[in-house]
Amino acid sequence: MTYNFKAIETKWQKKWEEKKIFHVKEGKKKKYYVLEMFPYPSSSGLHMGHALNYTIGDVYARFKRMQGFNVLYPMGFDALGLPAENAAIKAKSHPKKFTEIAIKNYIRQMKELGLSYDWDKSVSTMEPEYYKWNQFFFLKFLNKGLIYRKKAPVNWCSKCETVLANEQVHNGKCWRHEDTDVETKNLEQWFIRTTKYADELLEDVKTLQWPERIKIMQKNWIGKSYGTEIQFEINGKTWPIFTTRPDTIYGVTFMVVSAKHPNLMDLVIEEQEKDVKKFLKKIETVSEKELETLEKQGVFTGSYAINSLNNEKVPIYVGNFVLADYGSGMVMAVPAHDQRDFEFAKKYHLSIKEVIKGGDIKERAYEGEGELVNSGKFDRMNSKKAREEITKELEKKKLGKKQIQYRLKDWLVSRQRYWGTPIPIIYCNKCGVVPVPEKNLPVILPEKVKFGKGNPLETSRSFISVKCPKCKGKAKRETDTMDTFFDSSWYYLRYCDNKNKKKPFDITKVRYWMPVDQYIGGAEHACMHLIYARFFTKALRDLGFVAFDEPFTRLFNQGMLRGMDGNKMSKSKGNVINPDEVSRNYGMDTARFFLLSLAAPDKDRDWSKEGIESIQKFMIRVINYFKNVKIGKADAKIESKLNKAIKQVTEDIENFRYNLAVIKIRELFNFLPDKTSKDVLEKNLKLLHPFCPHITEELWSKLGNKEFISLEKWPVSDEKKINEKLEKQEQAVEKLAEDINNIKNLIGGKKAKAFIYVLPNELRNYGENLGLIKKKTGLDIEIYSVADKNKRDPENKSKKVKPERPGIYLE
RNA sequence: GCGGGAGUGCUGGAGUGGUCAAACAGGACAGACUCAAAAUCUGUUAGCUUAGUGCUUACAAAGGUUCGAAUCCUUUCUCCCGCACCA
Repeated sequence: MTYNFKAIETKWQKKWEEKKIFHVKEGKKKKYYVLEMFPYPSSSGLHMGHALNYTIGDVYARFKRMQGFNVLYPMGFDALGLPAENAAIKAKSHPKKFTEIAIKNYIRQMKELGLSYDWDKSVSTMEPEYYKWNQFFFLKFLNKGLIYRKKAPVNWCSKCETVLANEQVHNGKCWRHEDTDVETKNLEQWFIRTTKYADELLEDVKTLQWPERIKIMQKNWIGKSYGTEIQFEINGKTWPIFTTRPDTIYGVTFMVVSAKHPNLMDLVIEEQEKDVKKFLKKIETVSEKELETLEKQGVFTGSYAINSLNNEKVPIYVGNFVLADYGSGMVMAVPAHDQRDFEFAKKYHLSIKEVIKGGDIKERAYEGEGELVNSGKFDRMNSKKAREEITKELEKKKLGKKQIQYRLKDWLVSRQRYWGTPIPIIYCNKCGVVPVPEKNLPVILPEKVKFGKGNPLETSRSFISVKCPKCKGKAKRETDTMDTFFDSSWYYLRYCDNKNKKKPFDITKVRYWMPVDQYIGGAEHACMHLIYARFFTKALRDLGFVAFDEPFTRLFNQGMLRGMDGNKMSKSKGNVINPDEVSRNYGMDTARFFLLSLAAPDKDRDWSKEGIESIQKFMIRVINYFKNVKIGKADAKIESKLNKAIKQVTEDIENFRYNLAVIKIRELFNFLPDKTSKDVLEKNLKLLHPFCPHITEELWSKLGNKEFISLEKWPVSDEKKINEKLEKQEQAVEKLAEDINNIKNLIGGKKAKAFIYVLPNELRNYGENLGLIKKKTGLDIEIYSVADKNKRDPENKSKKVKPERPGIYLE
């Protein structure tokens, strides 16, 4: 017999909504903030992978709620962004309309998943009430010097038709277009000074309870290195370079400047101009693939640099392997002690000068430590010490200083696209760059624009032409919009006070709810959203908006759900599992329980038909059991098992070992007797509830309860009731059944009856479990005490009897 | 290249020093029920072996530590992920 799961689910979803049972307010109770990364609402709706992600959070939220915490568990939408704009253009629709429909669909689907969100706290970034505060923060940052405008070589994706942040370039490709090389353009753009917090971002990583790999990814991304800045004299001017190995300065035999250095041409003398330009053209056409194995190449610029310590004159080359935006875009080359420089020197027959003893530099550079040679007064000094001493010497001569370099770059936030928050800036011919006054916020994104080539905002005249707030003269609005990562950098704060019209959020509300205790989301955000949000928190702290250092105390990365074929779900592969269908066929509780039983929440897993069907059978068994169970007294055995399970399940959920919790819950159900106490039944339901919220509500009410199980207290294990002796006795019985089966199989042939001989003191335990042994062996069982004179024992098996090892005779 | 993680039986996947031939689930096979099937229940699922609780081989491979290792250490191999010429 099957059940109409869908009907049960709809019934309880309605009741939850009507009674607003997941609605929370600030209070005296201890809070707990569970948060999943809010989705970008795509028109294709949710697939089962999302369901997995949100279910992981929902189980946790429900668990914490039952444990008595005041749980904030909100959901919202990262509604602005390029994909919506592109999709809308393709569908000849408007991004706003497009996104609104998608959001509606998302909400419907999320409700059907049984997620216990407080929908009153929802946030959508496309609402002017939200993005107004983006603009507000933009101005605050600008005021504080955290935002600035500069012309710089920036990443440009020709498909997106916009610039990209450094974090959005992966392997030289656009993060959204794996087939599109990112070009470098020199443009004037808005930047956020994330580097100001580089050190704090790096230091505080240590304090976070995050997956180790994410922490390492962030550390690498920030990339702190200690070194020395050294001034070289070139054509009468000084040029700084950064090195981590000042101890090798006497080994400098040439310099290499990045081919993308903005002032490169200052170094190129007339006779070399042709060669250099030819070279630049050549490396421009190099594809990304070739770059991976690319040989180091370069051309002489014609200029020389003077090594400030030994006054040696060394040639300057343009090279394809030097980054323009790290350090100063130029490096001192020490071929004897740097492999890259070594390769370059070999290729162009430049001299190689050993300055550190310890390696053989014929075949490759020696990058280790050792004693200095050929280094003037620093000879015989150890390289580690020489780093200090040479830096001191340079400082004394005002030719250099200690420096820390970060790999992290400032965050480029302007985008030349429509579907984003307008940057609240006005350009006036007379007054220059003028911020929009706070009282004029929000700068509303106009709806009537033409999509096609370039930035659609350029086509809205009413948007562009404004009066200068300062001189009231004719002025022009900024048409760039903000990177949507700006939106997602503080949405978790807005959830705490989402309806505030006067402020982005109330500080006391935020103080109560924040920081997020448990954040859940994908690892792909390690170096994007998770860095930006951390930066934002720190910046807001220094502006007095919040009073903590880190937004997300604990982070959990969920695994991926693959299709039945073991491949990533994708439309083209046709292996996408649709939640609406699953809900109809199996019920959402079944799907939730199934998804979580497959593997630990942080591991990938495959969808399987057999799997979900077997879980459905289990669900039906649970329902049937509750229908038929008789209420009475609970025996010590089930009490023992129950309390052990409570203990384990609680720990398993707490530590995100849902798969193990599921196993223990299933095992416990298998042990439930036909008659037991209401208390045992209720506690069983509570253990199951976070996973299967609808069915447990239904069964809970069938047991005669008027309140919601969703708001009940999580059971606490009574460890006194855990009885190991009973467990042992049970094991002995199982062992006996196993032995009987073993013998049965060995001798073959049909047997109908088993005679069992046990020690007198064990008679009771085995005797009480005769039924079980019968069931497991399929034989009739007769049991005797060895002391029993009337027992039937033709082969005298009772002689073999030992403690916990009864004698067995089959016939 | 660097960094991180992982390799367990037909499959997924527990298990981090003895209680381990290794939970649980799926699959397969067998039995019970049934006219039959499905569902349900029970058993078997490394090999050998005796009317049972025994032995052997096993947790990527090879070594090592230990009275004792899937579990600790070393080396190698394979796979996944991240960064990738950061000076």
